[in-house]
Amino acid sequence: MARRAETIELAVLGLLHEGPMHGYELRKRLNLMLGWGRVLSYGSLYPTLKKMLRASLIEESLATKTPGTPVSKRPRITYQVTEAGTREFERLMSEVGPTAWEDDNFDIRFAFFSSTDMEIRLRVLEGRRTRLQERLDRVQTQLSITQKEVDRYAAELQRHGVESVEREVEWLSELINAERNGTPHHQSQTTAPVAPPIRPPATPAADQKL
Amino acid sequence: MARRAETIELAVLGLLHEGPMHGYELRKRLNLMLGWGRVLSYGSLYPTLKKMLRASLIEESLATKTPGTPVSKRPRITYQVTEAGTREFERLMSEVGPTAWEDDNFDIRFAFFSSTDMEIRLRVLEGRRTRLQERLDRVQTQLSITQKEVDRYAAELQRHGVESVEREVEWLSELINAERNGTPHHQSQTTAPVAPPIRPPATPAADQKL
DNA sequence: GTTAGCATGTAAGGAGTTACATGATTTT
DNA sequence: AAAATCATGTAACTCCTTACATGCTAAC
Repeated sequence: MARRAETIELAVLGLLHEGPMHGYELRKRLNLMLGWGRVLSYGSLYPTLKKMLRASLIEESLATKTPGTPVSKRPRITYQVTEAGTREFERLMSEVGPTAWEDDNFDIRFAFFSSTDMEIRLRVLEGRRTRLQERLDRVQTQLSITQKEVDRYAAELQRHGVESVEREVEWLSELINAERNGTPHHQSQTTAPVAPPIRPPATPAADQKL
Repeated sequence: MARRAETIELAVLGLLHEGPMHGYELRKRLNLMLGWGRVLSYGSLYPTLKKMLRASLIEESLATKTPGTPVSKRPRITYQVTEAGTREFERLMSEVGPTAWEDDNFDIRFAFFSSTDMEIRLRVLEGRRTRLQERLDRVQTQLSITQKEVDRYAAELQRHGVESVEREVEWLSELINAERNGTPHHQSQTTAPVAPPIRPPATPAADQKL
């Protein structure tokens, strides 16, 4: 993954706006946030924090948590954003352009959407949607020109991929509508509420659902 | 992305089983196959091919395409699998275990499922499903213990993530069923056929669809 | 004749994971 | 008291992307 360093910085700044945190916790929150695929390693997070310290985007304060003990040899370090960090966060969040709607970047930006204007939100959402549609088009045209005997499984993989992206486009469309109407999203479910985390142990009949 | 080198090798071996190809074409096919996210760069593909040549997994043959011209200075190189390559491919494809059902690896393995026994296919599909369910569980439990005031957008992102993974679990379940019944998959559509690639230009009303 | 796409490569560099190393605190 | 988990780091290494460099071939 190319430009993730920037993404991590943005995420750290965003999370620290919720209050001071130390590295370990930061990592957990981060992994919960975008941890659907890879998880962030310490070897990646701590150097980033150091870098951000040097850039004065964040400050550290050694927490003397337990008042009895005389300050441990290995102190917990709590980080907080500086003013410069806040400004940088705002700058990054109001960026519109490819960096905002690429796969990784989009997720993190979306998670902190509350910190931006609707105008920006709409532009990012629409940018993302356009990007996905371009992907769909590219695949569809390439499939139509190639058209050689397709393997069953390869074809099924394609189909599933297209379906997933199409669904994400629909999701974005809903969000865009919600933004325009000022509607808080997903109060009205279109699909049946996905209440109990479906778990077919070995004999799943989960297909008739829809 | 950590172990992609192996993945590329597997993909190359698989694709070359469909017939000889040169690097450029290989790259195009590869990007169409797993190109939903990142695209594979030449700087990654050609060194891999060289490496595979050295390992005798593939062979090159300089195509003297146009019989008139005396062999161009820059010849097209066509690659084909060797016997060793075929064996390696079969070995890799019959691997069951984490490497088989991690995000990247799974896709490529699935695409070449025709080259394996049903037994292996089932094990890989089930392994993948279990992996995804673990992810769901982890997130769900972590959400239940954290339970602090969640931001609207962060929550929506979570919800969407969970929904996507749940849907992939359902997809896998269908495939597993199909394997067990010997049914060719997705002849019977459960959702309406996704015929025209929905494209809401600026005023999308694509929500009422379902 | 010139733009666009086909085709093959290499070198430098960045980004991040793995593995290692250490120690504190909480739970069982 | 052991095991798990919290907590902080570093160094080496791998993988891959970016950018560059070259040249052919088809279309406009």
